[in-house]
Amino acid sequence: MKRTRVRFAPSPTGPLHMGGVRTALYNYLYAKQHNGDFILRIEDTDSHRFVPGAEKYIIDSLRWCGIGIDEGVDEQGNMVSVKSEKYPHAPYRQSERRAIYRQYAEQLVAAGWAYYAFDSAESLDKERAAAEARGETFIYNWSTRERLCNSLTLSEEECAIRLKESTGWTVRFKMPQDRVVKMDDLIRGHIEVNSSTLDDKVLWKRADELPTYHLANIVDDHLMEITEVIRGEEWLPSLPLHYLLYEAFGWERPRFAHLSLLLKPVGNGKLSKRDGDKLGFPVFPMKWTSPEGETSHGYREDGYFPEAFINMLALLGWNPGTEQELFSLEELVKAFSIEKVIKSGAKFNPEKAKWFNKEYLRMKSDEELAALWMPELKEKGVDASPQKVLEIVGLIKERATFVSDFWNIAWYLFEAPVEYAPKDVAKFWKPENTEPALQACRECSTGEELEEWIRGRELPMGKIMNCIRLVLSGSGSGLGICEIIKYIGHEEVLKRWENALAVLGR
RNA sequence: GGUGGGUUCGUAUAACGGUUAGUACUCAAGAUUCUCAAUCUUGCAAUAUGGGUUCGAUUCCCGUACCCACUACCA
Repeated sequence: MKRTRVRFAPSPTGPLHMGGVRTALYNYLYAKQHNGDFILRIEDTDSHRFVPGAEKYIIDSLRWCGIGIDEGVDEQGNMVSVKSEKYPHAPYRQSERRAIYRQYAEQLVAAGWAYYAFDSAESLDKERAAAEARGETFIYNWSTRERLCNSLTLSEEECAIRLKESTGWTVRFKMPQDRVVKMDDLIRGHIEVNSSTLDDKVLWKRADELPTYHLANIVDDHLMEITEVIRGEEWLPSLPLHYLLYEAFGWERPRFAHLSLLLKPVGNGKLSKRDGDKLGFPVFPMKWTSPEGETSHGYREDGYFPEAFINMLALLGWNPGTEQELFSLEELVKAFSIEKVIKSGAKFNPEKAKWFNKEYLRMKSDEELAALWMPELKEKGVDASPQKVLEIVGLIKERATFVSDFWNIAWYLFEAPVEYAPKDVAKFWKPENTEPALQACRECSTGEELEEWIRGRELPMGKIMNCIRLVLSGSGSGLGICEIIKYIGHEEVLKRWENALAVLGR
């Protein structure tokens, strides 16, 4: 039995989007479930779209999510460039592997599976325009290659000259005519495509003398002994080409699984950065600042716990068939199964993401949450004992979705209100409430006594309590009076009454 | 246009060819508490469509519609 090895192979063209994180996660879960390796490979064969910082962002994001990388990245979080016992497949950045690919391209030409093409960009543009004028689409394959400029139509001598002297050449795959390619996908089942509809894909680019994705991908997956390729649905149309490439090389191919896309919450189409900005939710795991200085929100900075983010993502397009929704990463590893991944695209629901965070927040210990909240309290200049903060956290955590909600929920336990919500003032600031409320607060030092006092006099509990709440918190809604008094103390209660009376009058 | 993929409540999803089509989020109502939140209960709400196959179809087959991807010397 071969050791399971899967890879996540992003292109460093920008920040990793949450759909990419999901692909990485599914790869990771699959690997761990089969006691295999999860490999990170950077596919940077497009020198024009390279974005500085993107690679580091990808690695940091996976780390934040808890997705451990077995191969490709060292302990310091750098891509490994040098072969060693631990990293026998290094380097893991395709730009550093450029020397490897050329021979494979030539091997295919020699075997008749590929050919050199010399057509200029301009002449191909012309072909496209001409086809369009006829209402057709230009396709470079069996139907046109015999009248175009390539090693199939030119004499050997001429080819030799062009290969040496011309401004450049590409290698194209010679897509067979009328062959039914039979494929299997772990998620989608059996798929067949007739090769006549496919084109002679460029395998070697003249522009930057690098292989295209198709060649580099197949070569690396083979060299790195990848057993399962789990990738986005956008690759499904190139699966026949990839099958044929494995056949051309005579290599055993890995098994494939194509994941559906993440769709935008409203309307049609796939989730994009714009949707996040428009609807106010992050589409990236962490905050990203582009080289131009433009920033985008991240789940991390927006207060999401990585466990919640991962859990939410895992269930977007997969479910265990049970009613369990909350999973730790370890539980996900156990429960995951690639066959149960949903075929159709999943619309992302920001509300559900928040719900997951809320669930994880309440599972956290008070100690952990207090520690997370402390920096904000310090920044606000709050002077509170750690013990008090701890108790308050325990009191309010069930009301919050994020740690950043804490302050809004409990600020009046730390400082007195200076203004009072007009709506609630109109409702509760009436002499028949304020007089007994004030008297009660003067006579009782705890919430429990207060309750007794009101009850003993058969006064309307709701009205009096809300009146007191208005004085203590500035509004008619919030924590229980008993709790508030417990944390601020009797003296502070009386101080807040003084202020209320001064501001609102009697 | 061509090729491929997809289609169950608003969203995510469940349902050996036989269920009253289940669950979660959202929303609404009620209960509860001094308010709010939380909690509990209840409710709203779906098999895209037309044909087959079958005793019986959400499930299998074909057509249609709609959605998505791909159709670059991008990945």
